[in-house]
Amino acid sequence: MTTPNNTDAGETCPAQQALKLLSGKWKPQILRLAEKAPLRFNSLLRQLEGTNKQALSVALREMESAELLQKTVIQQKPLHIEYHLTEKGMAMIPVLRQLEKLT
Amino acid sequence: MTTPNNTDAGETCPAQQALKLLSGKWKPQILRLAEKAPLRFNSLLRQLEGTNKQALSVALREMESAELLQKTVIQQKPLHIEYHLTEKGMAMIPVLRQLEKLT
DNA sequence: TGGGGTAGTCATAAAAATGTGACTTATTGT
DNA sequence: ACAATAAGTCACATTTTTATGACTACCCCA
Repeated sequence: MTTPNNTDAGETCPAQQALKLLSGKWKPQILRLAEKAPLRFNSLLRQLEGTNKQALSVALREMESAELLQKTVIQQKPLHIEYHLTEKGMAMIPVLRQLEKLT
Repeated sequence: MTTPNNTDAGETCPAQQALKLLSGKWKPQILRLAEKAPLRFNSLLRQLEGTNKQALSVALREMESAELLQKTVIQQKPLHIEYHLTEKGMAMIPVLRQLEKLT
């Protein structure tokens, strides 16, 4: 008996892409914070201790282009930027919750 | 108006740990294959194209110590090793499925 | 006019994840 | 006895991620 060489082989797992959207040191945390309120750059920088501009910048940019977050310039009083969850971003939340259960 | 400095700050997100269990190039695929049948090392090596012994060895070891897989020596005819899903591993499957939906 | 806030970029460095290829140990089929 | 299969390990190279610190540009307030 040699090892059976299954034929249904190596297509990449479809969950893998979605998993990438959540990969990285800060993304899950950012998502959870975004659930509660729109995010602002410097605020995040203070909230997530141990992070830095670069890390955040990268995470936010990636999450934006993954359509988890929407970036908006707020044309008001103290002109600033807000990131808020998209539909897709919100859809991620229950998945995170499920994951929490099986820690 | 300065950025509000929310106080509920930087505890790490609880989903993050579970996310780590699935992180890595091969783990999701391994999990899906494990769902169908018990796994064998050399078989995986052939099924997952693009992989290598090292990668697989690391992935399997980590998944074993994360208690997603159980390693067993099969004391039979052609003496070999099988990895099969644990309860916890099985619990991961529905999460993967959910993730797939929002790709 | 100067200091502080907001939102970044850039070059670089350090650390972690992945890949390559040679080598090992034990078992089995011929 | 010999070659092949199974399941790895080990040293090393390459790639990807993450961190550091300096710097930019704009607005706002006194």
